[in-house]
Amino acid sequence: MQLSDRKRKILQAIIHDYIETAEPVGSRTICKNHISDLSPATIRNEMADLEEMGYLEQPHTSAGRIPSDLGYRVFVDSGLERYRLTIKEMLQMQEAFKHKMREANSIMSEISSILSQMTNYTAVATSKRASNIKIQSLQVMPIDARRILAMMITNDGGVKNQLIVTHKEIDGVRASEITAVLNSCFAGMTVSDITPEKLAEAGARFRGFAEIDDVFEFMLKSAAEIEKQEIIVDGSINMLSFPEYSDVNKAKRILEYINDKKSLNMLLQSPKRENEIEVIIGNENPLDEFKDCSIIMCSYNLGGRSGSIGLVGPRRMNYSKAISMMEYLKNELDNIISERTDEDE
Amino acid sequence: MQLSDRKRKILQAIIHDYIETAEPVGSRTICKNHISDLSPATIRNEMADLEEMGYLEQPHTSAGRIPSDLGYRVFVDSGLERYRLTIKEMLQMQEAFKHKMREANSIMSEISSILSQMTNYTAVATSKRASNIKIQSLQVMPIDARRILAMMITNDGGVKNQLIVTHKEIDGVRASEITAVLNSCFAGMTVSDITPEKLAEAGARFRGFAEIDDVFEFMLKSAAEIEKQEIIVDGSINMLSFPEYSDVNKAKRILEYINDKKSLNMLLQSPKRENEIEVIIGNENPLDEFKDCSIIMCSYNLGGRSGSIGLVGPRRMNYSKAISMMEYLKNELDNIISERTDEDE
DNA sequence: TATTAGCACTCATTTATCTTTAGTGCTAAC
DNA sequence: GTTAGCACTAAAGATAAATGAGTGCTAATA
Repeated sequence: MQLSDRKRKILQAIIHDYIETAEPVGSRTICKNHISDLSPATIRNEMADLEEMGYLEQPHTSAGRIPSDLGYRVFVDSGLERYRLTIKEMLQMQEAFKHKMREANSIMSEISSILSQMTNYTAVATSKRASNIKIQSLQVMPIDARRILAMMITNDGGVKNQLIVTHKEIDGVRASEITAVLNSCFAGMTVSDITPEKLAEAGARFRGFAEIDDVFEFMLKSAAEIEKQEIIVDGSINMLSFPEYSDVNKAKRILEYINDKKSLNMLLQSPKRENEIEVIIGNENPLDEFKDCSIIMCSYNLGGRSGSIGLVGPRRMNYSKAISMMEYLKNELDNIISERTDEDE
Repeated sequence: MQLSDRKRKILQAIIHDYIETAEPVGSRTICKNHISDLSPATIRNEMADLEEMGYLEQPHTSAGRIPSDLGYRVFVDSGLERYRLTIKEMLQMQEAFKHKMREANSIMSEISSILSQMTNYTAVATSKRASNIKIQSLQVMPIDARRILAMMITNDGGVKNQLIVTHKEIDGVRASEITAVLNSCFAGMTVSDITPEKLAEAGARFRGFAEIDDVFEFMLKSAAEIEKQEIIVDGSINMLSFPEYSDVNKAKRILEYINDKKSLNMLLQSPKRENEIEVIIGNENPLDEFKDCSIIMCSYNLGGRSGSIGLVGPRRMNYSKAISMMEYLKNELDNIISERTDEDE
């Protein structure tokens, strides 16, 4: 059976109401609120068809209908009318980009915060640095009589640092010497090339500098941190405002998964089309734990960092609004990127 | 009326059971589980006394008793028997201190994570740097043709950094020049002395360096960040496992407050005795929102940072365990501090 | 005099039953 | 093809009765 125009309209009406109320929608409600030129009986007939076609579900006889995953799917795919952002909303979003020079990671966490605040859903983001990051320079610098600061600067402009306590004083001259040797050994190396073996090899060149092991430990730790995926979660408490999670145990479970790096990673890792907004509905989800949720997600690539950002909400998400917001932010992001590239040329 | 030994025993029994079950405790239960040489009737009489004295409350006639704030208070103050940590627990805690060189802030967040995992309560911590932090040195360093890295190093070994896009290439020599001027202007200054006025004043000395304003902006931002109080929250979802918060709305409210920097700040700011463990029970709390909670807290002072760390749980918290854990961590922390100081001497 | 058995009483919780309500599907008329 | 009408269904709500965990008090007991 084909989806007639009328059927589509009814489906839309049901989805619209269900998104707002979280209650099954009955034929009379649709007649009153959306399609007053048809009688409830007619609408009922159409609804029965829609159910048979798999777009609707009925929690029990004598309840109204709720959309199925498939129902949401056609709703989303067949051009849902766009939510138009208010001026205020746009301004608010631009706020996140005010300090454009900021580190990519802090831009992403600001975006997440704004997205979650404005949609009332949960924003999640992964962020990983490019894999071929190199060591731009290493530095050792005296802070006071017994402490030196070790720094590792990467060619994406990242800085890692650590205080090291020394046994005897190391003055500026000595520190410069050590710095020079460090750079001659390691500058230009890929971060992933920093291994205990390589470090041990170079160790001999630092005779007389007792704390070199601490420096090496710092380098290893930093290298590991740089390669690690970071994860941002914002607004997870918003989940508690949906009647879907009025049961505390269910709420606890979903919050645990949302705050769990591993599952979040899996959730966000499937961008089929690079750089396009993707909508994942209910059971389309790779993780069972999120089968009651929908996700609007998109991959990004910004200042040496890449990853995905997503909005997680109940299945009856306000797709129109969530997608529009995501789209707007994505455009803003793209602007930054092209600006940055322009300046580079 | 005096608290006889028997009354104290009964009070303890009630608190013990109530901490476990969260249900009002009746006379028969106490007789069976704790004091089998007295009849329920006798225990009932004592309970009536204890209620009159303000140590117990009765949710309604025909319910057992629950401890009042005052009840918990005498329980906590009159030497509750200490929970003895298992070897495993001790090892787990020491894990947090493995990398002793770490930055104070990351030690605190590791401690928070371990505390919340082991107690199943919520760990919160504030962390503020000493107020008289000075600029040790400033640096500007070329990263590639169009980007320089600005760094600000403070005398507590902290590093702030930011990438700045430039219009024309700035080579190493030029960068060193700028660095030298920056240091002659600002090295040794207190962070709080960095004001727009001071910066504007110095601006003239950087003619020919178009991006000085970006550097100044970075300095202002960094100075502000350094002076800002940081807040760590870990395990707030644990709150959802207590029957006290089986109502989602109540749960949401407390989670919102727990994740709100302002209220957390107030919550943790009242250490009457520096460096001692303090127990705040229910309504003793400065904030109404937390009147159903108890807090075990303690101030700390580590590597140029100071603040408080606390454990938040329901009023019927396992005080014995929570206090012991906190005490253990506090000792470990003190060890680090003294080690560090030793090395300095 | 302190303890305890016994008992009437209270009130939240559970269970059972009935009622209401919001919805359906089907049939027959328009 | 549309709709009015009606019997039917199942959840949700209301009411009432039964249950049970606990109390306080009194009078008997050690």
